[in-house]
Amino acid sequence: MNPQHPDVDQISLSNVLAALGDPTRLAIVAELARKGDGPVSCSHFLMFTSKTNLSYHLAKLREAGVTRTEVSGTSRFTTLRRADLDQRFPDLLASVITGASTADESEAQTT
Amino acid sequence: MNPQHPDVDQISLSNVLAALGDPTRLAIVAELARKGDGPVSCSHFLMFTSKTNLSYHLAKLREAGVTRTEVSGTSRFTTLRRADLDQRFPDLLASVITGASTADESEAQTT
DNA sequence: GCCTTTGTTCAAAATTCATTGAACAATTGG
DNA sequence: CCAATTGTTCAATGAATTTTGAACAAAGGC
Repeated sequence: MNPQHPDVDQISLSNVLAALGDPTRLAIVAELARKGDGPVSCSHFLMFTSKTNLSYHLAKLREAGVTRTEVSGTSRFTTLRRADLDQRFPDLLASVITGASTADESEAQTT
Repeated sequence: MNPQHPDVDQISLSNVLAALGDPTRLAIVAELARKGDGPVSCSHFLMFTSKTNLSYHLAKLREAGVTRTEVSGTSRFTTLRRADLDQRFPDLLASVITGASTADESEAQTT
């Protein structure tokens, strides 16, 4: 009934980094952190993209092990898997969130 | 004569994360760290992929601001831009390197 | 002057990713 | 029960990414 999540020890670093390496998903994670790690319902993130695309990005984060999704009625609440990520990759999430909140993400692209 | 590198304040978090979010590039960065942040010549990384593909991945790391490349004769030496990255995103690189070295990157993939 | 070493560039192919709209599913309020 | 709310799935498309091989370029050694 609830979506599937990888187990803590199946979370891979490159998957996590790839998940966070997308601007939309990084914004979602930063927003989650700003909201005290959640839970936050999907619709809240409509500020970033369309409903359909959001579903896609939230799935990516979930499958990478960055977030957890719990169904409640017609809504779904997303939380950051901070403890799990901290256990596996200490300091990573904190530094990413700090970086995302501090540096304004409107710099010139190298690509 | 030397390749181009982004300036410190043009380094963007999502670009860095995307650069590190590839297994080959993550391995290169971990190897650089293992070697004391470089300088390491390109050919050393042939342990990870082909010459041509290596050129591509090293360019990605360079363009994201993760590494610096300096030409010397017929060789090119790569170093980690640790100070620059630390200034911009404190603790990020360290946690990534620790994660890459600690957790063995042979876990099951969710995708 | 060559030939080797080291690495890049280019074009093509294969793969993966992101985005969209239409249709669907589940739950809940009236 | 009906309609609205919330979000997913599917198929299609366009866009980036990754990978490859062939050809090239720039030293340096002999």
